[in-house]
Amino acid sequence: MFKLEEIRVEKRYEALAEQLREKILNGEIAIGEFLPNERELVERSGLSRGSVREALRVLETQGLVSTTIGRNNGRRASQPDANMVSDSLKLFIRGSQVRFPVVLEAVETLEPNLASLAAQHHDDTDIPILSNALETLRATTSAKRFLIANTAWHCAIARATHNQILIAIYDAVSPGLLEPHVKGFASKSVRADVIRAASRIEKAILARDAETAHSRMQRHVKAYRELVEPLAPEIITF
Amino acid sequence: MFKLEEIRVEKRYEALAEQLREKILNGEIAIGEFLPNERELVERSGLSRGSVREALRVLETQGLVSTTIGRNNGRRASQPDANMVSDSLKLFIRGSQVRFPVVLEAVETLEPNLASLAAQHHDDTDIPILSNALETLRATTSAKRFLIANTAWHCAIARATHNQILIAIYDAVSPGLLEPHVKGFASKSVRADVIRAASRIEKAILARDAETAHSRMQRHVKAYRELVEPLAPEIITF
DNA sequence: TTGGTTTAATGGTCAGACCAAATATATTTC
DNA sequence: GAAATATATTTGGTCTGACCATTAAACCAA
Repeated sequence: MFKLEEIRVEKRYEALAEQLREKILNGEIAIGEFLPNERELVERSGLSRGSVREALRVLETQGLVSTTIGRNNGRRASQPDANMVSDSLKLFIRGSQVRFPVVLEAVETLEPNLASLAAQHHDDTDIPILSNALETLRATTSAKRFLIANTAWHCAIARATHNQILIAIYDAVSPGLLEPHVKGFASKSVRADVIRAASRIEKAILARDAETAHSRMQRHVKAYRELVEPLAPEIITF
Repeated sequence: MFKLEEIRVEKRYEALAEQLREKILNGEIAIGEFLPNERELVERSGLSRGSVREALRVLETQGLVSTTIGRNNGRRASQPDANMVSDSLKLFIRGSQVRFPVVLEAVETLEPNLASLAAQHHDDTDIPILSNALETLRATTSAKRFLIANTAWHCAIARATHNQILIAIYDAVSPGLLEPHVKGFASKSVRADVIRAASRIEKAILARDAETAHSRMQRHVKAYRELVEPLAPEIITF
């Protein structure tokens, strides 16, 4: 028996969205440039205003268009940023009811490599950022703020890799670490341990010692997982 | 001087979208369940049909709603799947004009860990899939098909990790490896090398030897990068 | 049974109006 | 002339109400 592809006709608003999307992605409409306003798109596309708006709404949801209203404003082409990736990953995680250990595993996989790449690729601009992040971590007393500062420190390392994809991925995943365990974690002794580990890791990164950074981070993350995993094995809520 | 957050008023369609999104994510509307039809949402929300449709369009773009038209059809709640994550990551990569080496670096970072996790977590259902993927790789002659089969093999490994997040990430990134270099790559000798490496890696995975799988994959991916990187240093087109 | 026809339900599209927000411009006030 | 204020204009946001297109169910006929 032969197989037939499902036939799917494109809706009008989809066709328009696709056309505009391509023009933005291939630069025909520059980032930051205004799109024609709705009424003009209506004229030029031959669609109704409702359909035009649905197309634009889709593009906005994809992060390709940003909207401001009022005279001399309107819709501009924009670059989908890492937050869009984060958002969709968050939706995926929430929607799939991904369990917390899965997030931990993903992070445990990524982090040591991030540390290693950060050691290799960081430049002068990253150094104060990393230092500040560590300093904030040291200075923070409240347990809740500590967790935030900790995440910020990890993100700073991700940034120092200068790999946009890995940065986006880490940004997307890391908030998942934050929420579920503001409870049992971050006792005073744990905080001291974390600060100690972070200092050693950062030292290796700044010394451009990729291997050491990798192994120290690996150890740190593993310890972290073993500490936190038992606390929150259940469904993640983000 | 104190700081004020920018004030941003929620649009009506946004409010509706948010409400429905929450109901879907927290299970009040079950996955697969029909939403009220547009006319009923109009009544119940007090919004116009246009606004209701924009809300639903947003949710559809986020993968939370799927639409079919016709009698006894309509809109159903659905789970945002890994493809949504992939899509947004692809948009991000295209939009940011991420260079090919960046993609390669991300993959080089991920792959060895995927192999390691696959060795640890694969179950009986994965074994035939992995075998088939490898067999296809062996059997393929055309260069183009070989690249596709190769990607499929890598994806099979990602699946065998059973980590939904890593799967989604890898699915998103891997197509970026495919497009740019259908040209110089995949000569006969290169294909033979790839097949040899893949066989050895898969053997380690099936033997649940995580360390060996990791190091073999690391070596393989590094060789791959050194081969391919010079060919396509420029902007990626996906 | 099989294949066509009708009917009803659902999303898709259109037209035209008015509202709300933000900027540009003209006017007033000092 | 400069600053404050009012007005006009442009842009997206929303509403109303109609009709089109697609699909599944119900019915009918060969």
